[in-house]
Amino acid sequence: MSQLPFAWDEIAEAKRIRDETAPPPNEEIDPKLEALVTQIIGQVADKWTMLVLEELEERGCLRFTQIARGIPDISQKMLTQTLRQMEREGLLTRTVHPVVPPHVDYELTDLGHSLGAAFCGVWLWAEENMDRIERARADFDARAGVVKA
Amino acid sequence: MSQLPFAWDEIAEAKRIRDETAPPPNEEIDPKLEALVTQIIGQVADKWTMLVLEELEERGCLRFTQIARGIPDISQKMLTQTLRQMEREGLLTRTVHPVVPPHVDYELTDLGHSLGAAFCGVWLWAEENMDRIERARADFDARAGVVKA
DNA sequence: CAGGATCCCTATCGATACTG
DNA sequence: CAGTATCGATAGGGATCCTG
Repeated sequence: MSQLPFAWDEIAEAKRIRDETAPPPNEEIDPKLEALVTQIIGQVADKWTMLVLEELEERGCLRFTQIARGIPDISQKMLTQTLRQMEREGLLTRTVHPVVPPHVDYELTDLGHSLGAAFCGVWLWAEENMDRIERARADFDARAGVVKA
Repeated sequence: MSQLPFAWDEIAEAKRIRDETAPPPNEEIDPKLEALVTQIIGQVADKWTMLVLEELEERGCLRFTQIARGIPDISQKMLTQTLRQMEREGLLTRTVHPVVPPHVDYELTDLGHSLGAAFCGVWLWAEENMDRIERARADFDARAGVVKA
């Protein structure tokens, strides 16, 4: 067991040379654009963003506490932060009414609504395939469990 | 400046009572289902998952290092982890060829491809609205900057 | 080649307290 | 009501080294 069955280093070296001489794989996508898209999706697909989006999509124009009550597990910190970010990206408008009991309400912009529509596909996919995924997970875990046991 | 202009506590109290007596907002969505969907989307919308999905969607059946080379910024740790998770959820298959230089390749399942299709909508949305978002961000930051300055 | 194990750091998030 | 500020825990993720 103390002998190496194969010269791994030589493989690595050969691979390295091949990689250097090989032409780069066709990069059809502008990396900068891809980075932006990735970043946008990353933010947009955020757990809280999705829930806020859903809430405003279903119930229209809401105040801070109304949204908070619709998403029980969110802390005010995360809600504030999420709303700011969504406002920054133009997904919703924040309107402050200068009255003595402060009154602020939030409403989706066209952009926000369009995002909701785009996300609908993923949402439906998740709903439709939920049990398939659960089964896949159970299978995987069962196999892993057998190996460990 | 030392006097409170309004009795905030009374407002809070009135609101609290109103909330308790008000009927609960119509909860059309099964919260358990929503939690699952949220979780699935949360995992699926992960940065690396998306990139791996895209890579396999475009280039078909790939080996570990081929994927790694297609996603330059990923660490092997994250790649391994992402692949395991995707395998666990049934998005891809992992095939080990028992040869001396280890050879493992990954390929999307039907489920994986269907997810790619579902995500297409969001991807297109992000592409189409990228500049709108960038402008919105710039505007927001400009306004914020003015306030601070 | 494909990946496991380890260390370590930072970004994130929740809870709490305070304010206009 | 609608936030801001601060602190502490913790998990995500990178860098590095090691192995079959």
